[in-house]
Amino acid sequence: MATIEDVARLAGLSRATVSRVINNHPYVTEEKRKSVQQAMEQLGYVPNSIARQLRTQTHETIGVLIPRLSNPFFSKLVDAMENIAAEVGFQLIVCQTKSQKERELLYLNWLKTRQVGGIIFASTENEWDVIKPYKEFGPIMFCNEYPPHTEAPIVCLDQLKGGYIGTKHLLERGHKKIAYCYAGSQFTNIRERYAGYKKALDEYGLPLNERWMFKDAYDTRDGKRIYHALMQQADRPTAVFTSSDEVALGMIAEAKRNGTAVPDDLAILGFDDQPIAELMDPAISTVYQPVEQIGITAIRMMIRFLRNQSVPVNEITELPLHLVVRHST
Amino acid sequence: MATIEDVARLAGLSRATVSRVINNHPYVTEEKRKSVQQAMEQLGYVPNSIARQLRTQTHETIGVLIPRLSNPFFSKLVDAMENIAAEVGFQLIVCQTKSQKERELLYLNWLKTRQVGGIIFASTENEWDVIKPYKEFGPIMFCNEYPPHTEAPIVCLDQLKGGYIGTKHLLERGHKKIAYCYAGSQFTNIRERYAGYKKALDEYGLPLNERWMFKDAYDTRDGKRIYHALMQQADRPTAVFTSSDEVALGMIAEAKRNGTAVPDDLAILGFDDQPIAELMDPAISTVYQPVEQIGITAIRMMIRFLRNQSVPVNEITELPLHLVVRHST
DNA sequence: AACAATTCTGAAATCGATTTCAACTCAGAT
DNA sequence: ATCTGAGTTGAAATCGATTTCAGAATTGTT
Repeated sequence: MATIEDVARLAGLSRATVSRVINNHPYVTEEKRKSVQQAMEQLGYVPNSIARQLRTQTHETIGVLIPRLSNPFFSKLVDAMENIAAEVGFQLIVCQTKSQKERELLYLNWLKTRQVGGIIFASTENEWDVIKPYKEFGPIMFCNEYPPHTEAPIVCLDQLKGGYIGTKHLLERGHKKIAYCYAGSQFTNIRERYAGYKKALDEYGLPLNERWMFKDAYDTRDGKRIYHALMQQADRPTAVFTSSDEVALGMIAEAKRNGTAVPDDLAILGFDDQPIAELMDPAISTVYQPVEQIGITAIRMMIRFLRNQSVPVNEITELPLHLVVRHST
Repeated sequence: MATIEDVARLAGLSRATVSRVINNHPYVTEEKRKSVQQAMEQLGYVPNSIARQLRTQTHETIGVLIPRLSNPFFSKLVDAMENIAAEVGFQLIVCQTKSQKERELLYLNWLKTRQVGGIIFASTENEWDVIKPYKEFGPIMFCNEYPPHTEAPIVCLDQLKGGYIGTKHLLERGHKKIAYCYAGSQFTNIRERYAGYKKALDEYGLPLNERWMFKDAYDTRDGKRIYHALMQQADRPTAVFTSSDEVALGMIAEAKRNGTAVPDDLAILGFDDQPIAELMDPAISTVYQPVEQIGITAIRMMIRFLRNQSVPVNEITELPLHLVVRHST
């Protein structure tokens, strides 16, 4: 593997001059520039990015913290981020936290060891106070979820509105008993979505029923589980506001299998608007989330921080959601 | 950010001794070891992995080349790989090639720049001759797909068997006109699957009909497209061997929407056995692929190469597939 | 022709670790 | 008392780049 030293020797020049050519510095005569380029070509030389990173104290790797990659919401998010990162030569490192606090901290520590230059939390279980001390080791930002009192850049979705329009839609269809599913995460803007749900109920003068709240709703299996938990109740809801299209999917499949008509016996509202939502029978009504958009916005911001070695400002960027009405409600 | 120098100074010792403590070398008195550990603790010192990588010429980052992360097959694969990598402190870098040759080469170049220590191809468009020259810059291996004449470790699935058992199942159900979908990739073991399909037809003395071959079958949209292409034909197939559960999904959704009964009018076989396959109505018959298994096997092998700085041996590890019969066939 | 300003170049320092090598200490053997 | 060898330590070299600084070459100005 050729080094800058080899190139310098072959071109009969110093390492400094070769470095200047590589980095397009001025003050190199055309003649020597050519000669260096030829030597690089001849040796198949490519600068060693490790050495460069050490010397310049810069970074081109970004850690993205997500619960699991096989969750379509997050794989879509990372997909969008990677496209942008690749355009400018940055690398994305997958960090699956499994929604565990300790694993989040493990990956956060990679900032200290310089294994990543910056970190984007796409989900989080830790409180801000725990994360905050790591700020001095590199840019940290949040995309999608964030703990309360966060002092870091945030790119997120208007979950309050999401909860509100989803619930309102069900109310307008005449439902008065609306169950609500949520993922287990204690913080995050999911609480905002819940606030939107409450707000809509309030407007219709309806009370909140604790027995219709279902937690740990992540995937299709949870959907099935919740379907049964729900049907067992004496005072059954007539509609469910699920936490994701996967949950809605599992629920619908199980409902059909058990002879529960959707939406007549039970209306089911998804969340995300994944391709599959449109393909189900009945097609799933859902709340569209611009996943790619938040991913792109967040990664662009992070790249700007790393490029300029600038300190992140604590601004919050909120993108809108909208309702997609199909046939499951 | 504290460096080894700071620790040495605080402990009143040399950098060498501190390094010995960090790396658990023998020949350090217990007294000094304690004193170094205390200094590290006090300064919150963590070794800089960039500096370490430069000096030791080792790597702990692995690039995984996939077409797209939002394809569930690949997100599941990377998911499994990341779990293992994280256990031993290795980092996984997502490289989405979009099935483009140039992008594969772009990422392959990261071996030269030392942005990754090794590369796992989970899909590939380039011929082996094009990839081969990069072998000298770090371990390269294949997981799932591989070009012909590959001289590198391969972990894959018995696609020949997959094609065979899938087709045979349809034949046994009495189908004589079986369409076949495949992804566009020109090489890869997908050709093996096709060979299995042909083998089964051969055994039943049935000819191959070129008009029933559909390429570029990747996702649900392709499934819809192919459904229509297929129904337009005068001499229509009665069964389809799709290239993935997503394709089968799109096809089934479109069939139902157009009044085609599945499986009575058209039997549809998936591939992968994703969670969704079981949830569809009708539930999708499919060929189960042990995705996690090949991911785990491949990443373990790669970590071994990087740890021992050993040259990969060109062995091929083939894992079995099996049929899952549900209601779409 | 003398001087200043600009352009160009390389030696050496630097980033933060690991590793080599020489030297030094201290038992135990002769 | 001397020698040997194992244990222990630090100075200096090293990995492969970038950057500083000083000096040389060239150009422009009076």
